[in-house]
Amino acid sequence: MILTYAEENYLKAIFQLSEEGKKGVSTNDVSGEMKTKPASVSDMLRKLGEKGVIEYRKYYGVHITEEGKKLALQTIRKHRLWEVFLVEKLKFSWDEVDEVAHELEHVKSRLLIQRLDEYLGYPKFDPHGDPIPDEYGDVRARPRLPINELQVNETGQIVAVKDSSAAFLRYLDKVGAYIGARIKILEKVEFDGSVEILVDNKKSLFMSKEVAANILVMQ
Amino acid sequence: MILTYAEENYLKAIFQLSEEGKKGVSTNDVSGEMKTKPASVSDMLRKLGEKGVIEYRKYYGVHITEEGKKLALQTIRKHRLWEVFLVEKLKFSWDEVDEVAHELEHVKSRLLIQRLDEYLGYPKFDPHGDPIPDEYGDVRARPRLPINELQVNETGQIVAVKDSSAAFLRYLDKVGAYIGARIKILEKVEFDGSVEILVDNKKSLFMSKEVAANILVMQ
DNA sequence: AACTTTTTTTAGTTTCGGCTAAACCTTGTA
DNA sequence: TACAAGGTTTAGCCGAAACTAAAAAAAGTT
Repeated sequence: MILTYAEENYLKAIFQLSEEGKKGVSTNDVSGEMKTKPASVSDMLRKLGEKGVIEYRKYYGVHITEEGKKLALQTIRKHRLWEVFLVEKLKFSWDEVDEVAHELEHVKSRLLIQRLDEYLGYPKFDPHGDPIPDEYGDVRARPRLPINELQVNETGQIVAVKDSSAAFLRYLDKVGAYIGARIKILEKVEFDGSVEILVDNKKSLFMSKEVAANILVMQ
Repeated sequence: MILTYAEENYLKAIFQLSEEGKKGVSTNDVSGEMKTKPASVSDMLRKLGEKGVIEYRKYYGVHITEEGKKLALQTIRKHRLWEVFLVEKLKFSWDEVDEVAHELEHVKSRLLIQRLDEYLGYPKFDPHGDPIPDEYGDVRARPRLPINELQVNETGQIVAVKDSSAAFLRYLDKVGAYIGARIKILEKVEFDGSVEILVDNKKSLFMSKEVAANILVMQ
């Protein structure tokens, strides 16, 4: 199945939304994600339905099909490989990569992606800690949980963030948290859920529950 | 001036055609280069004219303006930097890069190109030996001439090819000629203009005038 | 159950970049 | 100079992907 540039973007958004909630995805959900009007989304859903990459029941949202999942994962794979390239080779920072990777992910060349993967040393995770699907769409996710679910004295390694908005990433950079940092919970404030953590055994850092819930660690 | 993807392609083609002949470029010329119908070209020329990147006089072809030249050179710069990346880092061969670079060249990010340039070590020439314009569109071309204009016993270094079709590049690869190879003219056949050359002081190679005229050397 | 609000779809436009068919210039030749 | 041939433009159409406005369906509320 060959998708246009726009269709590819919609499908990726639908896939990601359906991963979040494990439920059907509504027209409005997609509209919000894609920053297009609901009317435009309806049209696109009809088209994607006709192409068989989603199941579309009018007024009841969509479910992605197996074929659609495969295709979306291909796009995600490309996106994340380019992110690794931008950060590791071209010295982009976390918060600069998404926009550029979003354009690069649509370049159509199987060979290009194979060679890029090889060149980068077959990375398994992107700079935000998200797993990179293999050529066949298989993903090996690591078990991860948000910092606010750790107990005092528990340790972990930061592997991903939920909210990867540029603003949040810049904040993390500023306070010295980064993917790969080893942390330990020093204290949890019952009242508001805020936590104090130790980063890399040297720097202590205080964060609100909201921030803590956005940072995922692997133990 | 912001150009669409298609406009960028047309402008680049017009620039390259006008470099070849040093004359005005006709609608049919562009049509041939872009593989679109002349009617579509007329339309596009009108639009590019309105945007001020070319001077368009109906029925008399186009001349590129200074602004247009700048923009076209930006695109060419991106294309050639990506070609270097594909060949040097991802181990693509000459004849595979053009199509992929053609897609990559449209990715819009000033930072990306700056960083790529830096990462590649500020290359001055692409894998076909064509010069890479700098950020401001300045090109330092080297004086070069086709092999068939060399005399017997003259030497040179292959720096570029005129016809960079995949077929021709594969042919060169096969016979062992490559960008950077040092050559010496062993013999010229008056009758048909064919030549025999020595490659890298070890391999003798016989080529027709047509082939010789397509290979450019620097002395 | 009826009505209001929200969500979603349909219908009709717009812009972009292609196309064909037909009209229109320019040019070369008799 | 007249006219044929070839190159170029215009007019009109199409598909993609966005939009707005209005209609329709679903969900929530009294």
